[in-house]
Amino acid sequence: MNAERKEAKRERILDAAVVEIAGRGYYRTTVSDIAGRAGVADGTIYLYFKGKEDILVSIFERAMQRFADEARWIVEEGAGDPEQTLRRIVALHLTLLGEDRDLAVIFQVEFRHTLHVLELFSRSRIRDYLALIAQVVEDGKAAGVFRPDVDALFVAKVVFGILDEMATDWVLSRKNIRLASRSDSVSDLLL
Amino acid sequence: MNAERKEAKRERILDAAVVEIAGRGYYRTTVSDIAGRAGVADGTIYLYFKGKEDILVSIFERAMQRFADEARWIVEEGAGDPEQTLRRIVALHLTLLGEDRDLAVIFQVEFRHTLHVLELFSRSRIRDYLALIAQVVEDGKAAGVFRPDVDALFVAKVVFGILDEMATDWVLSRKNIRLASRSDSVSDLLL
DNA sequence: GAAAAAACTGAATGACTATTCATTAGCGTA
DNA sequence: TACGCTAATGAATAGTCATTCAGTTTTTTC
Repeated sequence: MNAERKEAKRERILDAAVVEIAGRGYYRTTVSDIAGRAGVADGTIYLYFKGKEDILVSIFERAMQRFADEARWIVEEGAGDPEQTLRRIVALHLTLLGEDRDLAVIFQVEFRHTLHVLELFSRSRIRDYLALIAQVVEDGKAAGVFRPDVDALFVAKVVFGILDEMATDWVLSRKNIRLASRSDSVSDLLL
Repeated sequence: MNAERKEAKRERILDAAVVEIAGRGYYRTTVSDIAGRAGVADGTIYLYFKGKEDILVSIFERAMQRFADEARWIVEEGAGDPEQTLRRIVALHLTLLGEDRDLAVIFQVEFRHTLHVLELFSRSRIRDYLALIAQVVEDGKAAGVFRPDVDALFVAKVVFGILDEMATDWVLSRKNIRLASRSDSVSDLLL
């Protein structure tokens, strides 16, 4: 089986896992549930992942990869206009989560929980993200867009906290508002 | 056994559960773990709680009760000075969580997860809390402390999001900063 | 197209743990 | 002190589920 097909099956298993775990939570989801939805036998899972926990880690990794790539691109591209950059990061954050409710559920609810297990690992990824936002704030201070007396990392945490609460609120409410529609309100409030 | 002693034992079990669950997470904590720490036999747990899940619900209920009582008192007492009231709610939120790290862990991490199970139930408690904050913001708008064009509930969510992220950050960092020390920074930023 | 290798299968295994319940201990009362 | 009642115990139960692996199917190689 060539690498391409193998990768495709791995993706299928991850996609199935996202749906199942979002629906029932990590601990209530069995490996059989995931295998069933992915259309493979239970044992096959173990040809692609070390174990159940590795599936969760892989979901995080895959999503974070996409997330980080886009964010970094925005920051690089937007050099010179910190306000616009921050607006675009806010929009990105809410759009990416708003596009896939299942993934959003896992991010807002499941990972929180399993941080117990993943702790250092996943928090460090989030720290990178926070540092990225802080960087933009620093640039903004230099450019005179933000007050010079604020602590950039503190502001980054505030920004992240707001985005995170918006996302959690969206995930837990039944409403069908588009999450990204909150984007401008958040940005306006911040700036 | 009189009602008083009975209540005391129930409390002891809850206290033990808070420590254990904060340490290993809900699903990794066995009923035996909790019983062991509380100094009772496994079976005794079931004389005080319907089952494992009921313990978690009870932790939430007990904490939320204390929380809500104090917050409502602040709001009632602080009528006429919305800014001060908001500052005190911010301080209360961070102080109560900052005083008991184990409880904070459960609130910031475990409940998120188990919201899957408790969903409507616990979210409604949080909605009450949000409504309380929104109320203060409304008063503030009337009193001219806040801009009249903001949506009070939206602001309440923002406030909650910031507090929540501060708490999560505190819980997950090893640092021994006192959580409540962030209180003024948050208030200043908000006001 | 046959042999070898790689993927896949799913029933069996083994470990774990929430809950139950027959038994014991404790305590107030007469 | 003996009786009855409540509380507590912890070993046994019953069920769940991650993981393994002997056997089967599919793919690749020559």
